Amino acid sequence: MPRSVDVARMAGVSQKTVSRVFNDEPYVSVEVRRRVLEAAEALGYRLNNAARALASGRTRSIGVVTLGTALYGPVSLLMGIERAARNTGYAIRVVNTVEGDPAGAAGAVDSLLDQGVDGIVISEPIDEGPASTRVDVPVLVLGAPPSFAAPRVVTAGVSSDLMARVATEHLLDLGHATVHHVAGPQRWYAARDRLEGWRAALAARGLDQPPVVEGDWSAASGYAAGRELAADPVVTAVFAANDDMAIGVIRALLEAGRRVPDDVSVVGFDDIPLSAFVTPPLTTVRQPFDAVAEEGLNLLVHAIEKPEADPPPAIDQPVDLIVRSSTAPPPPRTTPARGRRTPSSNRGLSR
Amino acid sequence: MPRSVDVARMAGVSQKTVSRVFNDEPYVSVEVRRRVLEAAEALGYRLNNAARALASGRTRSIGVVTLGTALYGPVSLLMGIERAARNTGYAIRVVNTVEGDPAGAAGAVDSLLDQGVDGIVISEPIDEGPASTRVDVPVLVLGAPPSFAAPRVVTAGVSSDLMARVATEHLLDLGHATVHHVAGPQRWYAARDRLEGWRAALAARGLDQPPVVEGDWSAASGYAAGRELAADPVVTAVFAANDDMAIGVIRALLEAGRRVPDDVSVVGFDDIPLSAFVTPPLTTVRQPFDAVAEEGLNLLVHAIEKPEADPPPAIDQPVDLIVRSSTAPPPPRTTPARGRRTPSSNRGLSR
DNA sequence: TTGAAAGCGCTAACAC
DNA sequence: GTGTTAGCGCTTTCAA
Repeated sequence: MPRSVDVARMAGVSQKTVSRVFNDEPYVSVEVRRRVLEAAEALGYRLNNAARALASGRTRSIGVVTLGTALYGPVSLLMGIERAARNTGYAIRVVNTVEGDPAGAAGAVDSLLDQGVDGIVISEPIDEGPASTRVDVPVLVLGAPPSFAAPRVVTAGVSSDLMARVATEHLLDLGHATVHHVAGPQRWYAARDRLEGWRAALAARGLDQPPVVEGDWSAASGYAAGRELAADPVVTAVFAANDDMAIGVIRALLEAGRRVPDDVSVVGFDDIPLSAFVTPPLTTVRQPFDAVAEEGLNLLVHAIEKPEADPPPAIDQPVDLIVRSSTAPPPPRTTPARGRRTPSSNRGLSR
Repeated sequence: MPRSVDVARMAGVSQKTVSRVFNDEPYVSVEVRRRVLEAAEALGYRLNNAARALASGRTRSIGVVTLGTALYGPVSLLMGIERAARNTGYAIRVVNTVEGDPAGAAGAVDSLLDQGVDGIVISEPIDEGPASTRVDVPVLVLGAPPSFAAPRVVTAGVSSDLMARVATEHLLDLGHATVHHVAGPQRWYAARDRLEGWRAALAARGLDQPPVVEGDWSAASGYAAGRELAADPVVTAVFAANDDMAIGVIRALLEAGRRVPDDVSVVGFDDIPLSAFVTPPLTTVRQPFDAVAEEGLNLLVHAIEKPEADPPPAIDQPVDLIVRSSTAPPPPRTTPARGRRTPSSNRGLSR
């Protein structure tokens, strides 16, 4: 493998000048730059990153801790982060955490730190209690409160709770007496936020909070929840914490002979590409994953490169309720269940 | 940041001994090892990877070129690779290629080479003509013919064509006169293989090959294809190259008043987690993504670490047709279209 | 079993 | 604009 001295020799310049050219530093004449580039090309030279990292103390790479799943949300964020990182010249190193892994996210962060990264992204974190490892690089937490022991922690993400509230209100506005919720696993902040938003929407209208069914984001868990819900004639509207579970719920409802949306309305969350094509097409809330990933990554890069400066202002990401055909007014016969509005402050499943 | 000399000083040994301990090298007494580990712990020492890479010439990392999409197949492979890599002690660096990107996969490979990786995985490659960059590390190509200019190329992947054939035969066995195919983008090897398998199944029974509709893997493209197909009363069986497109096809069929599976049967490919919960539950072919990723990665690591040795034998991954409710015998009235078996060798859309 | 010396290929700081 | 001199923190080689 050719080294920069080889290029320097061939171009008739010093090694440092080669370094200058490859780092886009100023003070290199056009002519010299051309000669260097030519020599490098001829030799098939590439900058050695390990040496560069060792000398500069920076790796120009960002570690991402993600879930080892193919779930649409986390995956979309990961892809968005990769794209944004590429635009800023950072490389991406990925480590998965498996749920239930003894080491957990801390183990993943640790292995990233071992590899050497300039910053860390924790995507869709779950609550694991206090973080154990000391982290000495900036951290971006996507979709969770900034509770991390690091020199610099930034967050990005939409307010899931607000979006959940919009979804619930859509159902309420349609005339449903109440809305049932199929929640995500409550160790996830995202799941908690959605539950909170749902609860808030209900509370704002003085409505009682029906029991919550908790799933694990999978369609299978939604299906299981749907079977429970289908058995209860009071249920006319369901808000599921993601589209997969919503689809599972619908399937269970259909199998139980409850029509969607005629008998029961269902709203999902995420707007996965499939949601427009399932039967019935799903009313859902669109998450701006790409925008969130990009904003977050820019924040992180800012924290890495300008540690002293103030972070850029947060951008308000758009909240979109996509109304399709899985929601409708409640069936007329459901009246017995109506009007039950006990102004209570039931706080069972609280964060 | 503490360095290995600091640990050495504190433990009262030489720096080299610290290095020995952290590399699990032999010839370190138990007592010394303990002292070193203790000192390291106390100091919060971590091995500096850049220095290690520079000195050893190996990065212990593997680069993965993947699509920037949330498509289930590619994502599952990526996750599987990450897991397998972690088990072998390699770190993962990810670079996306966006379809239509001018640089293409070559650009991605290039940036990986710049970063410095010991091996490269190309997941679900598309045909871009001859590869431009010279690659000097082993390459694993997942799901494509090994046509790459690298010192060592290994491949893994199931025979999509065989699986496509099984899917098509399932439909034929049900009594359908022929099977239509909604293909994936033909630049993808995976898409070509499936088309080939479908064609082979048809040819084996002396059947004519109906026109192919090409999609882009998305449910939306499946929907578009489905509208075309729905307009043709001859169509009673459709094999889509992935589940997303199959779901789009079903939606279009349903909207056109064609029942599934009563009027038209549809088979998908991949067995995405949702496919069991859409309506009707999808008959599909299960791809063993995890097994493929793991086998491939082991092959790659072998090629990295034992360049001279023979590669381990290929493992036959299981092919599973998952029969659910989107397939059934053809409706009785379709008879006019039956019995059309012109033994021809139509080779329109051939590779 | 352990240690000493010599780089790995680059960037940083400064001189010219 | 360009070159010189030191390291960055490890692994390698060889010696003890």
